[in-house]
Amino acid sequence: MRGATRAATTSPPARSTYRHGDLRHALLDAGIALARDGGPDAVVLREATRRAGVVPNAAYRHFAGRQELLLAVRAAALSALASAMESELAGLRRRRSPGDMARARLRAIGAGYLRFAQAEPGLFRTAFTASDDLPETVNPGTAGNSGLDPFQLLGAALDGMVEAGVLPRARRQRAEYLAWSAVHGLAMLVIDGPLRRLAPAQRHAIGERLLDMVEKGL
Amino acid sequence: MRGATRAATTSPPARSTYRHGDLRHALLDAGIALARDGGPDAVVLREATRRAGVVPNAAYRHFAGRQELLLAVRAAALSALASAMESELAGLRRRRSPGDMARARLRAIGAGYLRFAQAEPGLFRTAFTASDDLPETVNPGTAGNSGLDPFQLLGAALDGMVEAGVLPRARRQRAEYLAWSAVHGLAMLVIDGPLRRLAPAQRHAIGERLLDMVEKGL
DNA sequence: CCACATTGTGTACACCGTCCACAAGACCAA
DNA sequence: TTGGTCTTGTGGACGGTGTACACAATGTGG
Repeated sequence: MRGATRAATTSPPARSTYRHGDLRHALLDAGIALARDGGPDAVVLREATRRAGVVPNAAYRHFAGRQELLLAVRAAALSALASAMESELAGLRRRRSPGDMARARLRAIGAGYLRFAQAEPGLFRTAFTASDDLPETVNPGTAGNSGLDPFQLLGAALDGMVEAGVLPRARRQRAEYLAWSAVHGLAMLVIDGPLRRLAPAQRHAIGERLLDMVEKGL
Repeated sequence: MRGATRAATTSPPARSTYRHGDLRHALLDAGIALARDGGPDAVVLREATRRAGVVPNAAYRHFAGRQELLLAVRAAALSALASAMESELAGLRRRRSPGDMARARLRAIGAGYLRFAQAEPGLFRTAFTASDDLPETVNPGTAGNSGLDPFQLLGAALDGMVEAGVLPRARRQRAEYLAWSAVHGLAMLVIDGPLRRLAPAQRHAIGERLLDMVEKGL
């Protein structure tokens, strides 16, 4: 959640010192702000340096190039998504049985995902942008407060369902991919697909229906 | 299916006449070729004109700008996707009952979608690229041979299931969004998500499992 | 045959990512 | 304190992009 909530320091501080002090951080924050409204394509190196009150080339002291800045922004976006999931989990009230609780946790993961996609579409698209040649290793800095990244949070919820006995162990393997597919696909439809202009209430309804499908079909 | 199969005329024909003859078409084909290997970001106006053997500004006689060229490419990609679905449907062998047949049709739609995403990832990503301010109206030229675009093909399959009595009419409404979500999400995971390096066999297996989930959970 | 509409050309601008040489300050040893 | 070296920001440049404007070459209808 580090960068995503930190507002873009809108004023280029017009520093007096030659050194900036924390340029890398400033560039990252600017990049996040750019991604927030405009998605991955909007995170432009020169604009980030402009906002940091620095000449374009200064960025190269802290990032190998635009791609690396984008990667850092991406990590921050994933981290923010993880936090959104965690906060949804935290807001969960207790259920009667452990099985119900485990199921509710899975739904909370999905709901947090959908909520984040709608609240921060720019960051969401940045988090899942398909850079043609991206290192697939999960970079550090993508986790939330719990130390788990979004995928791991989903996995943990599924593990909980197995433990509670509401998901047969035989169906556990790779189940995160099935659940993730459904929720991610709906998120795409909602933020810039045909479901874009659905009323919030209807949007929520179809989200719930999708989670029903996952729960029933997993 | 018009443009997607037409190979990029790799040789800039070095025309002798002042007029090109069919520049709009040539630009579109070049754009499709660019999208095929490189995705939406790779469809670059100047490069398209270069391949057409023409000066950059000539493009503006046929497209309002890069965005409009991209839109045309997108339509061609959607059309190719529709064709992939149709060919999957065509390859279907008859089933015992109308219910089984209707279910098999839905699966074929999904399988065609996944197959296309893997065979033509560049076009696939172009088809579903999130251009920040895209007119959401479904443009013409997105259909396959049947005259239906991908979404309509899916809708038709679901209608068939209702008719055959294997999908309760009460669950029909908006069901395409649920099914589409799941399949689209998996496609994303497969073409540039964590499932990228899965062996083809395993890829197919998880695809089938996802379709199971949809069928069961719808 | 000639005016006119269409379509491709030439030139220009602003913006982008990135490379190179250089300057300004920090920092450490003598 | 002095001086050297490392780090970090600056200045200038190059090739790439999209796009606007004026102009030239060609087709076309009267």
